[in-house]
Amino acid sequence: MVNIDVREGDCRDVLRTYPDQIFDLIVTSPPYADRRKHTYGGVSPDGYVDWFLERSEQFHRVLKNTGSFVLNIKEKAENGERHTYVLELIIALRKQGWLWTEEYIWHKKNCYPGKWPNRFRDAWERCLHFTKSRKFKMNQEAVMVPMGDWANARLKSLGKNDVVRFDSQVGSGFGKNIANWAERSMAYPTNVLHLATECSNKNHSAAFPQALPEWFIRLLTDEGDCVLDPFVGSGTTLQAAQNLGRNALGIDTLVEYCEMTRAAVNEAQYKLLQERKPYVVTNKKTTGSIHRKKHSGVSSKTADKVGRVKT
Amino acid sequence: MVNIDVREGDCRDVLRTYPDQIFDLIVTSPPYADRRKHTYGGVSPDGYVDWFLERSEQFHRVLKNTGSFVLNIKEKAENGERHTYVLELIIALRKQGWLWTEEYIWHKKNCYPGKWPNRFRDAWERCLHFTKSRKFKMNQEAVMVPMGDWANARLKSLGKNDVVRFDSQVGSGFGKNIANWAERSMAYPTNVLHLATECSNKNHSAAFPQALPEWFIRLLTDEGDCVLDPFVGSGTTLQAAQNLGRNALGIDTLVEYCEMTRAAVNEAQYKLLQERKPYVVTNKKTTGSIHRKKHSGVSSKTADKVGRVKT
DNA sequence: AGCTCTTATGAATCATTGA
DNA sequence: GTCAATGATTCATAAGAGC
Repeated sequence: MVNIDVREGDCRDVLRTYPDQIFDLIVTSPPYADRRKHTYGGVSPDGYVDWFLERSEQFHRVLKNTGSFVLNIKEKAENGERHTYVLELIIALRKQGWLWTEEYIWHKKNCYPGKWPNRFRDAWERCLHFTKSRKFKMNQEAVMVPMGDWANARLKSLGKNDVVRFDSQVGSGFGKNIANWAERSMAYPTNVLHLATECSNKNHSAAFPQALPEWFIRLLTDEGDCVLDPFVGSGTTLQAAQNLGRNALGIDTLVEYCEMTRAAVNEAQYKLLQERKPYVVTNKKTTGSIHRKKHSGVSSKTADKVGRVKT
Repeated sequence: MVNIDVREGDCRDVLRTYPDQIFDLIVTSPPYADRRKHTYGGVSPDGYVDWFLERSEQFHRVLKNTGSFVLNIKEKAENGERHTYVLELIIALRKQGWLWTEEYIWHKKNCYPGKWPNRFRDAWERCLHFTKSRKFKMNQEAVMVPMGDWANARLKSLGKNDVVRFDSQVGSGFGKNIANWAERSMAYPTNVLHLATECSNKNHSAAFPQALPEWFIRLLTDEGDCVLDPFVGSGTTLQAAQNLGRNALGIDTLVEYCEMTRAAVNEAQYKLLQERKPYVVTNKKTTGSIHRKKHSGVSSKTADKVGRVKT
């Protein structure tokens, strides 16, 4: 039984009520500085680092020593220049005790349009990977790409345009490479993720595609583990956790977002019941519902803390 | 006639002999910290920022106010963690007077193979774009790429029948229409560049594909402009500049690299002569050597400095 | 079921206007 | 002067409609 909980409030305060080292993964996309002013308070770029450190201190405490903290963020451009608060944040987080293990790039295939005299469209965001120790949980096999489909997946993930562009920019034959890929069966990915933003008909701004938290959850947790999103927003992370059979806690200051997240989580549960299927997601798995997965001894302890909505 | 010059020495010292504001673009891939220890001096990550600032101070001086400085760099991973010296360098360069205009991502489509327990293969590098002012030279049209639904857009705008009719007629207006379509079928790129690394048989450690400097040279200079690569290495930047009809100066501390670069540049010249073509590249232009550029009195001085290998 | 075509929609930036 | 609100610009994607 997977527990999904959503709590309202500032994650700094809410997390204080939680014990040490109970989460296996924190993956979140915080409100960017001066963005979403109408919904969130709007943290100024100047005070952003200090604002964040107060919260990441709690993140560090509640995260297991083998856990990971994945931070999706991108600095804004203003008055012709990029802000440096994200760079300063990385340096500050290291001083707080985090290890800056890796920086993944989320390549946004469909980025926002626009034209400016001094820059092109911004098509990427940072996914900063922090850990507490050099030995942490990482299931690289969980995100391997089947090779038979890899050529297709890669063509698909890059999009037709990129292939055309690639062909036009460099004369080399693309088909030759495809033949090479077909030989092997499975391949590890790189630290560049090609995902499109979700621009479906949602009534909120969730440009965070579910595939993104999904990827990190698969990579950095096992089934039955506990995932935290301290800025849960519309709940994309929690839905991903639920789909993958992980327990999850989401926190947000806004009531609307909390309710939206609860609704999305419940709807997913409802769908599962209605379909009477054992559990089907994008990467489907015919056997075994999440109920039958081992949770070792952790679940009993965390169930009290994390358990609210149950699936 | 384009002038390509290669000088041996530390760019900090060599550039001191050059006047102010003569280059339109500086694009380079410096020796990474602690890398290539056997070839370069081997700058430690700790001292990297200071080491770099001494040189970038000269870059700032010799760069025109409308010019750009593109820095291709990537921090190494060591002992399970990414170094922060590149982040610190960005912050330090801003303090030195540079504007951090943009960070482009070079997505290396075929990155170095390997497997590690705590990270995947590194498939991207930073291309940091610095400028001296908010108004700088940028030719966005020079790097436009085929649009997403290139074929569809074309057919959609005119209809399939019209295309067939045009094809059969081969009328005089055909080219004009093509031009119209081309305009509509081209889009501005994003700040993510998809380029494959060159696996050619060069015995140079940095696999810097020529398409990378080419892209920035096209974007940030006109023909006949002056390009500088203060860490020229095997000379990829200079070859790109030569191909595009830009004057260029390359500097390197190592004699071998300087000679390698000179050889590559001369070979390109030889090929052109052999083919008996007047000098054909994507964007051609016959006039404008660096000697005839107005340097407001300094030209006579710089001509001696820059002109060496001539094509 | 498969196509094609249409349409809405984004963690965007910059220039301009108005207070 | 500064600062906030509005407009202009622009394109990849997926959902929806139509066949």
